[in-house]
Amino acid sequence: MDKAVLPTIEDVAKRAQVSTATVSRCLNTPNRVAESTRDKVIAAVTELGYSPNFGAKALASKRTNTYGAIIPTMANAIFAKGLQTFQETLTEHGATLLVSSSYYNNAIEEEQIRSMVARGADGLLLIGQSRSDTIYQFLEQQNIPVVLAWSFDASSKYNMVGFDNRAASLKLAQKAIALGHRQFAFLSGERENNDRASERVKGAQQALAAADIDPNSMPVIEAPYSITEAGEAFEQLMSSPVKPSIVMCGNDVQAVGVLKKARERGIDVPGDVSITGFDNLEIASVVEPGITTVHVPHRQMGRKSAELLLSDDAKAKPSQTELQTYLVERDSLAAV
Amino acid sequence: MDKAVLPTIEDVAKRAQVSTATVSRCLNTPNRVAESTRDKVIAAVTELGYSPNFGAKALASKRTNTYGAIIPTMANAIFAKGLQTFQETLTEHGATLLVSSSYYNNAIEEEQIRSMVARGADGLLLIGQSRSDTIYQFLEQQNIPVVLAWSFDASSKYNMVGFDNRAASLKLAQKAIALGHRQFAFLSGERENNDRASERVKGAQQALAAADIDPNSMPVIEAPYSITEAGEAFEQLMSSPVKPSIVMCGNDVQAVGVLKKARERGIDVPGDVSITGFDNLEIASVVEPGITTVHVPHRQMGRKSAELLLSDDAKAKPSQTELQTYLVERDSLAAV
DNA sequence: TCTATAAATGCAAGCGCTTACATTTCTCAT
DNA sequence: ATGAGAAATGTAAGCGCTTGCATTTATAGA
Repeated sequence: MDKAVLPTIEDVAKRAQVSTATVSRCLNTPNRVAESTRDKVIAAVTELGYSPNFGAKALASKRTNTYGAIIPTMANAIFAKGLQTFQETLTEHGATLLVSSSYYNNAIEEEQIRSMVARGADGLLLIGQSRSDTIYQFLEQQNIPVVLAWSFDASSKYNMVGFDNRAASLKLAQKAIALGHRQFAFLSGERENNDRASERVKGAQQALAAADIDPNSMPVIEAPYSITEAGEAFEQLMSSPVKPSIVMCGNDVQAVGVLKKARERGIDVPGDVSITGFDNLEIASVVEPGITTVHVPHRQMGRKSAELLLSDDAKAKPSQTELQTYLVERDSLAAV
Repeated sequence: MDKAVLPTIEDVAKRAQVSTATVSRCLNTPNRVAESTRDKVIAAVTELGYSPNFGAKALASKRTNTYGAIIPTMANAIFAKGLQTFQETLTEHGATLLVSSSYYNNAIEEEQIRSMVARGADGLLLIGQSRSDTIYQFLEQQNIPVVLAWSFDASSKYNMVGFDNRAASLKLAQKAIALGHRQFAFLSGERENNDRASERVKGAQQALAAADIDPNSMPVIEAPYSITEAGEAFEQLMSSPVKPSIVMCGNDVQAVGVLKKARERGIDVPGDVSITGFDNLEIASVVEPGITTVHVPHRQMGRKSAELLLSDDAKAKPSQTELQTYLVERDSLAAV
């Protein structure tokens, strides 16, 4: 059994006794059509259950009304939530979302970008800003509007909707310093090709420097954003001769992993060691003690990004929107 | 500045000194083309940076190589993870993923289904099986392959890749009964149009009945899958004259919400009340005490669903794949 | 060398829609 | 009533690709 043959615009035209052009206008620019005609056409459309053929429409109009999002992984709640809002906003405007994930891998991301462009995406949502020049060139040459999210750089030549990872991390570190911490350790996500991760480390280093603490006294260790692997990294950190009084983590998932491992090892948090997270995921609020973290406006980023892409401004002059973060103080960070 | 004019198949044909037909074959069915010609064509393709126009291809071939997934929400880790694997599998096979979410709302889902079909999706991933006849008819009439996931029904006339929600819940309840629990309460997700949720409740009821406990002695209260709202529902449950010794929750998020509220209210878990979850999300493993729950093979479901959709079997005779769940015993469930 | 057959390639007709341009039909001030 | 201009509608030329069929070229058995 073959795919049923669907009614075409011509069928509708015949039934409504108008030309296909009128049907098309009726569907796309209704106000350019007389009301009486419009009614006839609408009636024919409903009776026939007509719905325009996507390929034909894309071919003829050179637009797909489809937008792509390439994120590191949907398995991380922060991207999932942002994506959710992004999609909601697209849907509100009648557009559709194409998704794929890059696993924090630039080469894969590049491939996905090309594939989405080939698939006719009218615009792209990308995470962060570190990627090769060639792919940026490609994007420019194809003239595909792009918005970079989750990072912020006022001097970027691209659309950005994000926040200052470094400043947020700096604020968090300052808070810890104010509480008397001097011996820091940083459990970061992998920093290669991940500007968010590296900025967060830099923020902490900057805070230390500003407080006359040698930034190099803070060991930085990298681990994937996973509970188990963060736990292992934590053990490594704690086995060093000079133990940190605080472990700052690249995100909440890592912080929770650290907390869990600490509990297993009988290390009291925050009594023996303080922990901080990043992102303010739900998970940070339900563990005991709650994780002190930075709230990141994921949903806002998703929405704003979509709006930007949908507006025509995206193609015109790029705009940079900085969103605000704030500290969420819970009990995993305490005075030393 | 306009979208740069891209090379077409004709440009490639000219450059390679062959016909467009040959170029097309070279790209789609390379083994039907002599190797020497193939080389020329490939060379031309690379030199020109050619990539076939999506709309034209879709129009001419009546296939988009694009699959749609409509899930309740990406903000719930269980769907996000399944979706992630689903997408991975599609990508491995060169296909692309279209995503949208229905917020557990049938009317919205219907709209999304229609929209995806209109967008030329070659197949659809849908969650659960409760939806209107009209939309099923629509799907059949359009002859779009569909796989229903997260539920299982061996007698379904559609492709299914899922697990037996009822049986899993039943097993969990039996475990509790064996531990001496007699006074149950069930905090369910909203059951309307959600077969997974209702099956889970039924499983528990069935276990009670089998143990000669009146199923009606178990209050069932519904709440959204959110930590806060689950907490509120829990208070309501605990304010009843006859207090439950165990609260079974529709999923882990609710279980965690309950746990959190219990902690706030000084109710000991599992001392004063036991709690169970469902899904085995990470969140269930990091709280204290860990939540006893049911492991659900989300990733497997995502992968199997994609494979099924990509195979030609999906259109032929529908197949039902039942995946296994298992109990994950932690400390939130204890003897009464 | 000559045919019969298979393999490789080319030709050209669509696929279903949009849109520039041409034509017809209204509107309304005169 | 009339004509100019605006509004509504129609005509038809693509958009870039696939694919059935026709044609050419290669292969190999006699």
